[in-house]
Amino acid sequence: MNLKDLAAHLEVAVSTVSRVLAGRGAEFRISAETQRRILEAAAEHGVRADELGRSLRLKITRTLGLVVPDISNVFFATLARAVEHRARQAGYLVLLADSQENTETEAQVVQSLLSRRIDGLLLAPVGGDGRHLLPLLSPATPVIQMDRLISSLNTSGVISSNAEGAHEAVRLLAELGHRRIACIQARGDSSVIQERLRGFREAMTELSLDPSFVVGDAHSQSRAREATHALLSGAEPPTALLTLTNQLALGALEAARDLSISVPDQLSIITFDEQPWASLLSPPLTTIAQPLEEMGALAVENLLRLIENGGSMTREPLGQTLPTRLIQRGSTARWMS
Amino acid sequence: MNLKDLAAHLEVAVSTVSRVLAGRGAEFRISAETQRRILEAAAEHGVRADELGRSLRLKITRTLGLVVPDISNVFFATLARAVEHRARQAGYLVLLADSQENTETEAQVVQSLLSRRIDGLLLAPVGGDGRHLLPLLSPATPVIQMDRLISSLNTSGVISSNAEGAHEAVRLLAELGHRRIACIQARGDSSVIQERLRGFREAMTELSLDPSFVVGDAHSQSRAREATHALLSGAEPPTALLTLTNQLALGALEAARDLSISVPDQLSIITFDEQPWASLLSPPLTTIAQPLEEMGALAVENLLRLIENGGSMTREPLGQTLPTRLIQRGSTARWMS
DNA sequence: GTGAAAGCGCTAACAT
DNA sequence: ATGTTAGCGCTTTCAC
Repeated sequence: MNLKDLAAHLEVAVSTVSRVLAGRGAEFRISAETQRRILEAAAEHGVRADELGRSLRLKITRTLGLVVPDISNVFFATLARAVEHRARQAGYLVLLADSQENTETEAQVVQSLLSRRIDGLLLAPVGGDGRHLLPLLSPATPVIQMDRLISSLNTSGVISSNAEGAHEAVRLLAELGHRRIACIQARGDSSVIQERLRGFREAMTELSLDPSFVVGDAHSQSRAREATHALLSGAEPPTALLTLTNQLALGALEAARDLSISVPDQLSIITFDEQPWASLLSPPLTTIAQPLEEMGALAVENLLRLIENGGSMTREPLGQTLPTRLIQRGSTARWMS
Repeated sequence: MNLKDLAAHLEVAVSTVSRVLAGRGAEFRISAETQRRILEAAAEHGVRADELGRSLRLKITRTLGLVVPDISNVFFATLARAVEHRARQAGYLVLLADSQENTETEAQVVQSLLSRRIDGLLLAPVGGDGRHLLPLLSPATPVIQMDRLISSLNTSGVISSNAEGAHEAVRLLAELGHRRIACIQARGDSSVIQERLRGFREAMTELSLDPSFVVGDAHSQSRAREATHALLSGAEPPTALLTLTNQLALGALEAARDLSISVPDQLSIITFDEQPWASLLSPPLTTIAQPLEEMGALAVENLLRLIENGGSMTREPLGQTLPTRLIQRGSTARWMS
């Protein structure tokens, strides 16, 4: 049953029903009696204005698109929860798409979402140079990037302070007395890794330590294990490690176990990415946590503002950065030289 | 730019453009030349039939609703990924809603999704008796439940073999020589917990062991820790535990650590719910894994079949059950009495 | 082979 | 204080 049927049933005009159900009865001076009849009948039959017709007419869908590289990853799942909650609070629903860490899929789902006329897009991009997305996104399309940032897309974004997080980690290790601090990195193509690496190098330089003490080249746990293994069996092994992602940390932990190197007595480890199980490992991991809740909520808020402004970016900063938080646990300890 | 604009631009009728873009040019005997012109111009301007107008006209949205209690939970996040992939394969997008383990929110989001005219609903219900959902779901609404099952909703569902999983776990422990096997449960209101409990009791009875060796009353890790603590410090402590959820397992592990009881030497532990970090704990956890990928894909397939049949359930079984898998790791060992 | 027109459900502009 | 009508973008029936 829709507004038209209800109107026929009550022998009033559809427009009257529409106005009353939109809560604008007073505004149009609909008589109290008519309002009551309409409201009652609507409640009785469970009638609500159909969003589809409404969307077509108003040219808004009250729907946001959310594209993440892997929704089964706790990081993005938590981000998605924050996004969904904040969006629903504002009366929006979320169309979810998983790009499977694949730029082609990403382009495809973005196009699907756009042809559904989403009001705005929240994108945690896979990476790359953005050439696959540029032709799809008109400058008028409201888009906010999250976590990673592709500058060529020329949209604003919400990220966390990756460089500063690395800074803080190095500072902590130095305060604990460490001098030989190594960094286990992944491939350097994403803005996230690049920023973390930059932070590491800067901090090391500031402390007059060796900023080139960086190994690793892949995202995988097994490669991190190999790289760390080589590092620790070398001539002058580090006394502390900063791993740039959680998977790398696990690889590093494995390598330490392989070589019977005790953490944190013989080796301190700090890693990016807080995970629910970080505190359950032995030793519990010291991590650099990202403010996922705030990131998601803020991204939605920025996007809604963009939508209200008709999609036009009003020369805002090209990336709002939220602070990371260092969570000190058992994998870091003072170094007695 | 839409079909109408394109038609005007090419000086043909909208209907012609619609037919060609729908790939039905041949069917309507549109001349090769006209087809070529339309296709070319469409590609050039990136024109695709707008889904909104299409949906209104065809009364289908090619959109499925997915409602889960907590998308940040790895379990549901993995399920969501499977659902999204399978749905997109079939040309559907997914509207995601998080019910926050709250029946009121659940009812609200289901209504929102329905007013968006989703073609079908995938629901991992919060629980309860379903009274909050019944008035919203007409018998014609295609719905498939996942993971948990509320029978009053009278829809079919895809779940995993919770009772059989518990059976298998008990059997393994018995084979390892355990006789005093305890079960750490949560609140018993969800079908999932009830089934697992039933499996435990049946298996214990079959083996002539004590089926009433069950403790615990809450979902939380801390309560499980307390319950296990009491259990292990008691007069006749168990030599093996079956915990019904992962959080309970973590609490149990904590309790064992508190009391310096070595796992698995002095206590074996098996738990429901495989998690990505299960193998990284020390000892690595023996788990009962649920086939999340299959569950998600199968739920989508069932839902699509329901949609094709116009929503009418053709007297199918009220619950398709997928087998769980026991993953044996280091937390279980032979008991030397 | 192609076009014109109706109608999906809604809201807003324009009548009364 | 309420009704009539146009039109959002599409597909399909009917027409030629």
